[in-house]
Amino acid sequence: MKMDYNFGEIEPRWQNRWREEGVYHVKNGGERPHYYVLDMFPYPSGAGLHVGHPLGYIASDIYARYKRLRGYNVLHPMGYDAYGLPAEQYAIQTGQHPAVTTEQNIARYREQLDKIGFSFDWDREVRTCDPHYYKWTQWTFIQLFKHYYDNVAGKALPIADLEQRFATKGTEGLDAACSEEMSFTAEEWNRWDEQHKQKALMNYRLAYLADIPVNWCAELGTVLANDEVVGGLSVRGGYPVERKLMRQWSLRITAYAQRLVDGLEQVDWTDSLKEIQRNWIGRSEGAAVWFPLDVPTNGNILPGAQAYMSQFDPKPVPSFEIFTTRPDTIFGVTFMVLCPEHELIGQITTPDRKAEVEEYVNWAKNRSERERQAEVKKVSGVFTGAYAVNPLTEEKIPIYVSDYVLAGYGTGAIMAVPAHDSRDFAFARHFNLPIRQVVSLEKDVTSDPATWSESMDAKTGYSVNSGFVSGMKVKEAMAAVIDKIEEMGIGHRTVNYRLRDAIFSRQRYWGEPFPIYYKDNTPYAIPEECLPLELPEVKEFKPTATGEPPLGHADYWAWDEQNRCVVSKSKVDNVHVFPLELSTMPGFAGSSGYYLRYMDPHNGNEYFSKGAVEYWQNVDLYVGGAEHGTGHLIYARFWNKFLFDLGMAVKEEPFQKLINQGMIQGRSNFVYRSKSDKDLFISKGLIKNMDDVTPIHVDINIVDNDVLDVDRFRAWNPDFANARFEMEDGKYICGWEVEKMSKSMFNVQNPDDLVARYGADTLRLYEMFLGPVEQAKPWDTNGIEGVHRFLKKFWRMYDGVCDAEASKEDMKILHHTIKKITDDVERFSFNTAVSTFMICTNQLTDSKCHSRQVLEPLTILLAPFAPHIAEELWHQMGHTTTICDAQWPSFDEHYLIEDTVKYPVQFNGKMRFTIDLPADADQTSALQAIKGCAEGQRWLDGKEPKKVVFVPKKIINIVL
RNA sequence: GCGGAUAUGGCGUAAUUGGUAGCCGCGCAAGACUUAGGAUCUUGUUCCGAGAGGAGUGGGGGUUCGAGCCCCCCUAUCCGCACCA
Repeated sequence: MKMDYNFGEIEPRWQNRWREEGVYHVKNGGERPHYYVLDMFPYPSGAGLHVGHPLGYIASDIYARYKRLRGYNVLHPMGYDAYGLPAEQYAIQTGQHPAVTTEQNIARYREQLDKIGFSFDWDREVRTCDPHYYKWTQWTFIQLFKHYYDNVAGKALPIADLEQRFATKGTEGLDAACSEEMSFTAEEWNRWDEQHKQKALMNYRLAYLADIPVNWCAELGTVLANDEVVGGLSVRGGYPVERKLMRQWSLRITAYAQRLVDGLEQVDWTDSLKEIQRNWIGRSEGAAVWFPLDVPTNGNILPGAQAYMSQFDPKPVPSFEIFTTRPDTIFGVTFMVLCPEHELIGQITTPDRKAEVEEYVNWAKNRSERERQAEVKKVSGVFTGAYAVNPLTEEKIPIYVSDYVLAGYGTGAIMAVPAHDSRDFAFARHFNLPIRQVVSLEKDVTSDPATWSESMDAKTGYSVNSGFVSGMKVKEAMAAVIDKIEEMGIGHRTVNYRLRDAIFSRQRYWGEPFPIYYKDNTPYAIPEECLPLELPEVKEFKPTATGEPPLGHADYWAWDEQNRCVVSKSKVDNVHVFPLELSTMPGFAGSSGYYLRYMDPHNGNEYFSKGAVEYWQNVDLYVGGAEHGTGHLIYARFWNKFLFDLGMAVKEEPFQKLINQGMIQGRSNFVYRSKSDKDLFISKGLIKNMDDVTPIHVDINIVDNDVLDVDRFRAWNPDFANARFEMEDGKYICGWEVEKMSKSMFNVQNPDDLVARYGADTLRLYEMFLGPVEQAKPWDTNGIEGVHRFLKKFWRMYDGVCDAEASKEDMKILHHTIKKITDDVERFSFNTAVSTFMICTNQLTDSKCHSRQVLEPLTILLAPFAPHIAEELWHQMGHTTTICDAQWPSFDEHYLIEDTVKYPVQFNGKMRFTIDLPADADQTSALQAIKGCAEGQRWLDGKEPKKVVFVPKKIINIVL
């Protein structure tokens, strides 16, 4: 009789041995096919891991181990996203250096991770705050700074090329991503001084410095990216955020908008996540149209628009550009709206309206983001007194200002079609402006818009009252109107994106320093050979008295251009020594390219070698939370596309397949204290009226299967020392609710406790058993006993291992299990895989002696899921090499064929069957099989089938 | 408002992808072995009904010999975006 399943002894023993023997170290290259399994690396917070964190890691570990058993060379690394706000906030409060707390937290994370038995190659660990790592973050930033996006080439090109182009041709023929359209000749360019040239180049750089409206969070003392702000509040901390114009570094991610949309076609992600990204990028097709102003010039009213516009280039005419996705509705325009920030407002407002307009613009500009968003439904605006001319109808239409038109999208000006846009409709109703129907669901059928309760926004139906497009379908009308506009030279087809450039400066300490210094207020990159530019020490982590970012406190923070090194700030003379940039990079900087660094993590000369990236290509499987859908996952794709343009990355998309593990919520337990007697606690089932009791959160660690450990409860909190209980059946039953997992609700489940109690293998299996990996679910420890019992049962099965040949029954069970587990793992259905193991052991344990022929393959199947127990049993069966080097068993179809016909159904003289057949069965052999089976059941009764409808793997519809 | 997803026993879930709904586990009930058990094992457990039997996958319709699965319309919950023209 062998020992009991002693996981407490087995697991550390194997973990040590795996580490000592370097079992999980991966080499680049070799004969075996490659596979890259990646987890989103964690931010090491002070709270340590809770059971939600390892969920994705366990899933990816299972897949990585599976792929390895399948003969792949698997890259499965782990590291830390170590820069971030919490460590810095903690530093401001305590003075503790963020590097120190980060180091401690990492040590704690590592300890917790190690206990779970992952197959990470820790030799490849990266940390974003490590100078050897952020050197390459800074390097990439410099490349972004030194490149521009050429729309003709469809890729990033060196800014030096652009300089050369400007010197020879000026901006002629240039189509590049930029902040604003520029137009100058070669002569002009060559006349300009250095500063002027630099200013022009800045307009095109992929990393650029500009005054832009940013999300300023006063409480955090920093700006935030759009994805870091939700509903006018910061994601971290929930502090109010305001719009503010600031000089900031940005990444011109908008240049890649179309490629970011297109790339989604090539990747294997869930539709919902692709949709989230598409929405975030917000591509919309439409038209840009110039509307001439109807203003007195030299005492005359402008002539009719059509005649006027056809004679001239649109720009010299007093006119303004709008963007619309509904060019077909241009005949329904009854007013125009400008955003309050529009530059034209000052020029066009008539003297009698001036005061009112100014008042409105001021009011609108000073509103906070939050106020504006909260009052979206409120209509506000003001008439400028000016008119525009509809270029197609030559009608005179009033121009309004309203904050429902946003400065940051399109051109900040719209043509309002109240009949077919709900916002224009609300505005028109509020100001009593005319509404004209130009689209109808049925041809030539119209109704009076005055009777409408809402606008007709759908892009379906037919154009009406619309001149030359009347009677056309909406889609046709759109094309026809754009054609006409282009022909008239007053507009063109265009595409707009909701995506904004990514603001890249943070007024914080704990982040990557920009490798940038300022000469004459113009930024220059420090030479690449001088990287990394290390984060300096500071006396304080707060902003300086003058409002500079924390790096303003650093003494040793100036750039000596000649000696190419960092020197004391006191030496700044703006001749040879210049001030360095004071802000740092945001969290997504370090996490945007880390997957590439894992391929070649110790390379001191380059980001990663060509050989390494050509070997690994890109991430085959990426596992992580969907909350990164509009942040990290967009930035990383952009980063990778840029490196692809530089010829460094070899695949345009970084993450081929992506699995979003669901969020684990907490399952809180409650005790119910009587309102009349503060020491009396009533078991849940005995409560007559919930109003008589106060529910109190109770630590889930002193509750088991909703049964309270009353002694530990009394000891838990001095307030409850004298607690008395009204029990049911001798137990105190707690209530429960699903809430966020948090310390304050006492519902945090620490994986260490579970490992100590049940072992890592049980924890791994149970986390998978809980439900589909992708699904959000509350953590519930009830039920962990079930999988633990399974492992004990599995262990016991090896008591009777023998060399005899397995029975046919056992072989059938084995091969069914191999097939099912293989299928389940391939489709990431780990919960059903665990069930399959349980079914298998339930069926096998009936026999007294288990053949090695069955147990060996079974052990290998279990190895990815429960590596410690599998390894132990593997060695007990006499193997001397690690089970990681075993070969995944394949199944024999011979054992899988069902020899019974299922579900015969009779109707109208036909008989329908379903039968399981081998995959390669053809119609003849299938017919043979079905006849054989059916005869046994006497369903065919000796008759020949007249017609058989054959479906591979099944036969249906046999006509007698 | 727009977009996406989900809905199955007391609970977590499963269903060979259109073929006997409820696998596996928890919980519960009964029993066995035990000085004892929060150990182990056996049996039962969708609901109603004593039973025969009937009902049943959020609700309503449809396609089909056959629907948890496909189509249409509701309802509820969760998530993402939100005055994006």
